[in-house]
Amino acid sequence: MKPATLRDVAEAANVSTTAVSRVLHGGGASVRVSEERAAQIREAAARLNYRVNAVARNLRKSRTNTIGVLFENLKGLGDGPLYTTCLLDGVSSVLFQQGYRLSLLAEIDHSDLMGSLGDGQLDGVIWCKLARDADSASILRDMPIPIVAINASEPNDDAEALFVNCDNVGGIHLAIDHLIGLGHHRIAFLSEAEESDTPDRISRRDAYVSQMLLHGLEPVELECPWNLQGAVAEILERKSTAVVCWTERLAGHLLDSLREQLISVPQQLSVIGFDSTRYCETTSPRLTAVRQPIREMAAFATETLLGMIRREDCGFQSRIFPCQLDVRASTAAPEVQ
Amino acid sequence: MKPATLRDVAEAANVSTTAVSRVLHGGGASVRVSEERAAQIREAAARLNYRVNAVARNLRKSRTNTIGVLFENLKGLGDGPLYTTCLLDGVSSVLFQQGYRLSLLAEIDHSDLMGSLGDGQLDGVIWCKLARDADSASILRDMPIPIVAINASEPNDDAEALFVNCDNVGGIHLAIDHLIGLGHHRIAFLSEAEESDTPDRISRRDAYVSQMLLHGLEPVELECPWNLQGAVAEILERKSTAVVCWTERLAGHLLDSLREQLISVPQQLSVIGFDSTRYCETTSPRLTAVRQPIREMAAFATETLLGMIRREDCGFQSRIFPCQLDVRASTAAPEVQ
DNA sequence: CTGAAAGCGCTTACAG
DNA sequence: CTGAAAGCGCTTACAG
Repeated sequence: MKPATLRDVAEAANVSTTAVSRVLHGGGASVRVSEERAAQIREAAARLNYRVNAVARNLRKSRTNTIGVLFENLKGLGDGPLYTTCLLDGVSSVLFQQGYRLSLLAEIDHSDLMGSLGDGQLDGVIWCKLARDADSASILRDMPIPIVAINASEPNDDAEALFVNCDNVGGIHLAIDHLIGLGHHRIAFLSEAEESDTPDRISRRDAYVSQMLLHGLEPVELECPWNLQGAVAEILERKSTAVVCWTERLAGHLLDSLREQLISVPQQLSVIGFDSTRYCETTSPRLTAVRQPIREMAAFATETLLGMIRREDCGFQSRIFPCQLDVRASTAAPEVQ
Repeated sequence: MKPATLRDVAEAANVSTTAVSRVLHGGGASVRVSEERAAQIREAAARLNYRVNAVARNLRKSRTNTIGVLFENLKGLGDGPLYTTCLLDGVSSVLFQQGYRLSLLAEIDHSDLMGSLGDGQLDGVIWCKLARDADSASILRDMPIPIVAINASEPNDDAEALFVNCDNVGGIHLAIDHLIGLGHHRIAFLSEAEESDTPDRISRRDAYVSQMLLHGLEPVELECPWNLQGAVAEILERKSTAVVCWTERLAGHLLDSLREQLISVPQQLSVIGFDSTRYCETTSPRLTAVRQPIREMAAFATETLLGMIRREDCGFQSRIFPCQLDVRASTAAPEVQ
């Protein structure tokens, strides 16, 4: 049985579709309907079990009240790191409260990104971990809807989109200064080879290198494959006493490996991660980590995006959120050698 | 600058919109277009930077290629439990691969659920933790699109929707039998007062009670508020040697509380959770838990839903997935008193 | 091989 | 206070 349309209601109530639309959906301020007729219309709508067809309305209004969220890497959502989850939480809290829908977008081949994002089904896009290559630059330029990027590459001057980032540089400085304050000198930086293009990874690593050099210390960059055994061996061989991992997830894996090899944390090795979600409370030992305010960043990005959609063109600005250091149990002064 | 429409392309190429639609989107098999004209059309489309408007197409076809996912409780997504995240992972893996979109739906007041789900923007719905009250029953009956429920109340005979559940009863039996096998007799069941209506909680608790009685043991049901201090006190007072928690998240909180009060697990108390995601690997000690195959269940539910949408009416059936017990470090034989 | 035309269900100036 | 009509951008029988 096909759902009733506006026309069905109009016929049942013996009025025009104009009147029905006015009464049921409240648009078209130029139209008046008497209370008597309005009652008839409401009665007919209820009797026919009428429900507006939002697709038709969207087409007519060129508005969908739907925001897309695009991750460069959505696979393995349930695999541990709470970053994605926190971000979704922040986005959805703002979105739902304002009556928008949230469409989760797959990692799509970039060639068709324009087709997927610009097909009229989305009023705006939140784009996470956007890599800044030529493709994405042209997409940002040609996209007919507003885009806000979270934790993308550092924006350049003629930014085509708005950027919401955490202060990767400041965060890494906090981590290194903490370790140096504890007495460490041999501090390594660990990241996955698979993630070498991720903007966050690049800026965190660069910040690590420059901060180490600033302190006159030798940077030791380690890139590991999924299997961490080799990385642990190299850490020991290099006689590092502390490791900064580019994410909390990687730090968690590292803790697992260290435990298997009976290397005690933080006595023999201090470990720091990045993000500091609740995940850090559940590792053993609990993980010292740089905290970025993911939920707040996501909520801010979403508010901004909604403002852009409503054309409140009142000077939206890219913004960098400061990080903090949450000191937990995985860092301590190095053992005296 | 407004995006180019099909009509713009047709005018630019001096052909009908029919021809353009046929060439660019491949529908309308009854129509033929010569290769020469097709080339002109493609050229014009590229030149005008034409992109199909999916909203218009959706209206015309009464299909959106979008699936809604509805959680009874989406708040606190990032708050620890990986259940929601795993489920999204399972749903999205199937959906994206088949070219569907995923719309995340807010917890909405039930009065407007029909309006939100049946507004034409969704081809189908995955409904999680659906409580079986009168409202939801009528919604299931009247909804114009197919629905698959995950971990909802046990389906009754005239099921209006398809149900995909884990075997809560069997899972709880595994947990209790494991504890009894270790020598426990005083086994408590812990759940949150706030969640008393959740279908899973009800069936797990019922299974606990009946299994305890079957073994001639006394069931001890504890309902705690967010603060677990009181629960811990009651566990000790009752001299329980083991606790089955209705979720892994609650078990994780319990472990935290126990650690604060210097009660050692599993020596003084054994703890079991339910779900067994990666979260259980990150608690201290690692959490023994009943595992339900969330990803697989979600993937199955999604495949089924897509089949129903495509009207492959070939006997879809509700299905119950068996659980397993993942024994980790939080359970052991009770200390001799 | 090709196009004119109807229609998906709604909203909104516009005219009475 | 009320309605006829155009149009959002597309697809698809149908007729030539």
